[in-house]
Amino acid sequence: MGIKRKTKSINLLLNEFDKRSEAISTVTLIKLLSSEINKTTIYRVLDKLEDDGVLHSFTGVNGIKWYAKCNGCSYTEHKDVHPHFECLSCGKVDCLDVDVSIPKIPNREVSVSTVLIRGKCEECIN
Amino acid sequence: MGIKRKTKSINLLLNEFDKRSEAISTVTLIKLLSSEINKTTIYRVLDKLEDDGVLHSFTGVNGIKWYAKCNGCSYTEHKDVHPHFECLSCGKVDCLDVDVSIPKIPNREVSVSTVLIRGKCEECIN
DNA sequence: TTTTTTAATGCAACAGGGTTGCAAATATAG
DNA sequence: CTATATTTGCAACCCTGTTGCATTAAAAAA
Repeated sequence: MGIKRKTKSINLLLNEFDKRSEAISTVTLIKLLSSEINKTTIYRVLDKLEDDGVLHSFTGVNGIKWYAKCNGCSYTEHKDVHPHFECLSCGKVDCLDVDVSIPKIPNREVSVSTVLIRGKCEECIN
Repeated sequence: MGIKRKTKSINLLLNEFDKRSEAISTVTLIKLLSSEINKTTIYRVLDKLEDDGVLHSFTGVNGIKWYAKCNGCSYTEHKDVHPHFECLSCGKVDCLDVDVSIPKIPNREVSVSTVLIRGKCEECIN
């Protein structure tokens, strides 16, 4: 288990994820919370929340890390796997509730697959 | 068109991609060629080769950029889209010649999708 | 409640990928 | 061969993310 004590930093971070349904980038979280939490702490707490199956992370095209809430994951099992959608107009990133089937690849053993879809989101499509 | 003159740097870089079929990361290219080309130049040439449809790029999980040769792309059209496979044992990354179909997503306009599969490659599976 | 233990935090300094501005070098058109 | 514009190298920089260590603060024990 990653997190052992409920602290102010953890509550502040979790609170941000409760406020919205989208994913949040580390950069955004640091901007939002820098007056209350040190950036090192932010990185460390996110790491532990991911370990615990509370959040999951993925890397955007520019190499920046994004976090979003997990559904039904735990410290032992991360089963909430899905594609992510990044809006090229407004920059919003969120989780998609669809299945992308990865074909069997001869002579290789697949353990994880990441699907990042980019385009225009609901609000920016018009 | 990105590249307008055939220079030593461009030839050295293209030569690396001709030597192997796998993708090469910027970090590796800089290591390989730093005695002959400045890293700034490496980044700039890769950028232009991508513009011209000679190479395509994608971002690994750790945020590092990888490049691989394109098949049948041009300055105007990048049509060579496929998943990439990153071996968790040896670190090798290559292009997969399979189709991953991205489902239609309601109310969104998809323009690009990136699929990164991780696991064990042919050589590391045993 | 107070003390003890140990996890969590802040800070400063650092690491590494990638970019910028500008002067010098060099490919190619004429 | 010269003129012009593209490329290059360099140094300094930006940005995301990490590390070591002393300090703070949860929660367990007394």
